Amino acid sequence: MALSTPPLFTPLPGPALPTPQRSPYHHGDLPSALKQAAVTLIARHGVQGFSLREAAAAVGVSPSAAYRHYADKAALLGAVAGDALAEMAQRFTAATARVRGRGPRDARARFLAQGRAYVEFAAEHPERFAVMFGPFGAGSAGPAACAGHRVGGPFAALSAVLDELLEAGVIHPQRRPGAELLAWSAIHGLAHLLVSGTLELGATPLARLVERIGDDCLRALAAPDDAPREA
Amino acid sequence: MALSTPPLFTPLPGPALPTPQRSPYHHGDLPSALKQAAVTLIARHGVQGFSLREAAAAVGVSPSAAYRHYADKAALLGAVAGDALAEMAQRFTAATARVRGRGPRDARARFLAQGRAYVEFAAEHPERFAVMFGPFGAGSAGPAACAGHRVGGPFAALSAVLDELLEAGVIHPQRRPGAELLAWSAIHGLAHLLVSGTLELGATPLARLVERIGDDCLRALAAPDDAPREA
DNA sequence: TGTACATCAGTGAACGCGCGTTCACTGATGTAC
DNA sequence: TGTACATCAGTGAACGCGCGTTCACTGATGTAC
Repeated sequence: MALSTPPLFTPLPGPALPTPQRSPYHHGDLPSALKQAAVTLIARHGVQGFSLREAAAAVGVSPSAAYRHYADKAALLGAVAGDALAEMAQRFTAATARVRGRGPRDARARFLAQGRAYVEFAAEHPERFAVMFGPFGAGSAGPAACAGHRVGGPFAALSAVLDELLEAGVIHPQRRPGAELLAWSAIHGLAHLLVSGTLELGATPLARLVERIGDDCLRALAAPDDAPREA
Repeated sequence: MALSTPPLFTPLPGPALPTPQRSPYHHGDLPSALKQAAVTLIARHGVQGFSLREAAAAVGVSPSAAYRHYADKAALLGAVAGDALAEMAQRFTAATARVRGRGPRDARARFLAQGRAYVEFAAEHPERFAVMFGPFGAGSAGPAACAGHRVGGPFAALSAVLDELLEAGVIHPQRRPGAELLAWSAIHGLAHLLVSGTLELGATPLARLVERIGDDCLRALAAPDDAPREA
């Protein structure tokens, strides 16, 4: 009886890379295939170690083919950043839409859902999150830097929910102006501390942390400026 | 009369680079000269574009000389990250020490001073801040990741001030556990949004933003868990 | 339905480059006697 | 005070490599007649 012992382990394959299949001369959708490969490779080697050539190879295409669709490497990374921002915005909208009703509890729930969406996106796609805020992200767009976040982006959605909270009486009128700053900073800080590996959640579920921080923000925004601050 | 018009502008020199002076065979302190050059170069081209060779050249030394002091490129960047963390910690201590007294106002002032120190470090040294939280920073140290921040680091100092605030009655006992999370997230988020170019302060002075966010945090921590949250 | 042709999306070889790292070496330094 | 020698901190040439980008090209596609 011929024995062939199957391997007990197959080596870790890592996240699936679009398998290099060169079947058709014309690739179906090379631009997005390249973006997808970029995300996978960045997850693997960091933005540092990302190369256009490797992305092309992963897709099964010659390096120069990429230049048919992107002016250069930076343009590809910019597209990755743009996609990430768009998906984040979409998740924001979806999270908000899922909660109906106009009471204070609903407004609060929508606010927390947004926070969860933000941090969960970061946790699920740390590499895309990093690119978003890296040198090829929104910040590189010059003076109109945060435009991508503002117009129709996460920032706009946050503003809308804060308005609701104001209407619902959850936050105090005096504290509404600039309330975005606190909420965005707190949630973004949590996300970035996690993504950068600086902060580690032990057993605590991520959603719990977000809720805690979100609640804290609302508590801060509920009190008028002169409210007694000392317990 | 011979006219020689002096240039109206001298081109922006950028931050001073340690001038390559090869005078002595033995460099005074090559390790820190390399770190310094690294910081300057990273400020110029980003961590992405940083190379050991260029740092060596900036210091006026052959590329291989660096290997006498650092195992490899990553080790040098790790040293840069470590230095940044150390300086941040030192600034924290200094900021805290500057405020004397044990009343609630003093504790609050110390808390805000720490926040200012954090964000100001980020604003003054965005490249070092980025390296600190980048792939060569604290987060890369594995499971004991945030140890650098905890033991004797900024995190420890923050905890101490929160204890003071508790004692002084500024924050509510119920809300003390885990209060670091809110404060660190909020301040770190502000710092990172600024450094990444996502958020832009208009005319608002940086210190004003920090104070606002710090105050918000304290407001949130002042109320007991069941405090009325709706204004 | 069939052919000519413009357009599009790839190929693959080549370019010059700067990189991280190694190696055998040499100049400077300081210590023992 | 002077010399021998171990140690330290540099040099500089070389390695192999993968990178971004270009170029002249060719195969596939679709449209006009």
